[in-house]
Amino acid sequence: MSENNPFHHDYAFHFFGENPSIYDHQLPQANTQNPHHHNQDFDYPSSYMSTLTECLHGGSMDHYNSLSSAFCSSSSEVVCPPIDHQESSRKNSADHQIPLTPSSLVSSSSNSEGGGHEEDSSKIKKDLQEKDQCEDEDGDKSKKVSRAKKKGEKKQKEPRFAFMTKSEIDNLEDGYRWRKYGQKAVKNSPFPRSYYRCTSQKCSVKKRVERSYQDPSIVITTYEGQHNHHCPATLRGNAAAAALLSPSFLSSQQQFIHPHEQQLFYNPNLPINNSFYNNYHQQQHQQQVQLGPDYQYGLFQDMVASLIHNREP
DNA sequence: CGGGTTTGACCCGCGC
DNA sequence: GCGCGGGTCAAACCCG
Repeated sequence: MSENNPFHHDYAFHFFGENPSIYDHQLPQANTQNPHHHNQDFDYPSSYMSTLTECLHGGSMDHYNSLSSAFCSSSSEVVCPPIDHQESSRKNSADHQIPLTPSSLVSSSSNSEGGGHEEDSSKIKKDLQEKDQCEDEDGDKSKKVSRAKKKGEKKQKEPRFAFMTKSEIDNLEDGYRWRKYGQKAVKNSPFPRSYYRCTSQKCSVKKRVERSYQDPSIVITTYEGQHNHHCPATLRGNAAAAALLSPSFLSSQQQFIHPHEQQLFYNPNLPINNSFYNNYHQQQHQQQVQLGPDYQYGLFQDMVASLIHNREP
């Protein structure tokens, strides 16, 4: 089985297993947005969410890079998994042939250096569209939008990274405020994909949320872009370090991931291949049996430690 | 009334 | 060029 397992390398991780030691801070309040959220008092993995929030927060690519290096410290290059026939969509067809270097693991574009000056392509398009609508009013109204595009102007992709979460909740709270702007049916899946944009002005971060059709308990969340503002639900500071050094500090913040949710990290550049993830789950189970319950925790510790180590002062 | 969601239509890129 | 599928828009609707 292991020889068939495309997850031979660690480019996906369980952030959280069942080890309770990482949930050692109590939080009084759970998700307030989602009515389906569990009602009980849970411990929350604040350290994870701080790290995630830190990585989501813009200002520099360091967070992405550090996360990337944290996840890839053991292998400099990763072999891509075979593509499921059903999933042989054209999407990302170019991406999944790229060797997965640490930088490619979390970033699908090298041209968005996180300078913050780069405008979202959709915004550009919208601006152009508005211009067009002003300039030539003749347009037939059947065509709602006439998205002009400059010649040779390539659509620039924001850096992306994604998480798989074992959760009943679709839209996992991450501390930012999101506005849903679309929903689409996903091919070969009974579950739709939802599109969200950060509600903060000037922030072009988007996220997609969908559920795995083969394992409906898994939610796949893909973030695109970097926030250019602070997380409205967290205090600022060196949260990643504080997460390890001062759990009590972080316990005062709202943190949002259900402790029983298992987090995977996967490369959003790859097509979602469910047999591939199923194999990974099986492998994880085997490893847990062999290595014991601390195994997943160890991965998480390594990740956070690496994050702190790689962090710019 | 403001902000968020829903949903059908449209745009766009890509493979054939 | 055509068709498919993903991504986005925006009017209508909902809700506090």
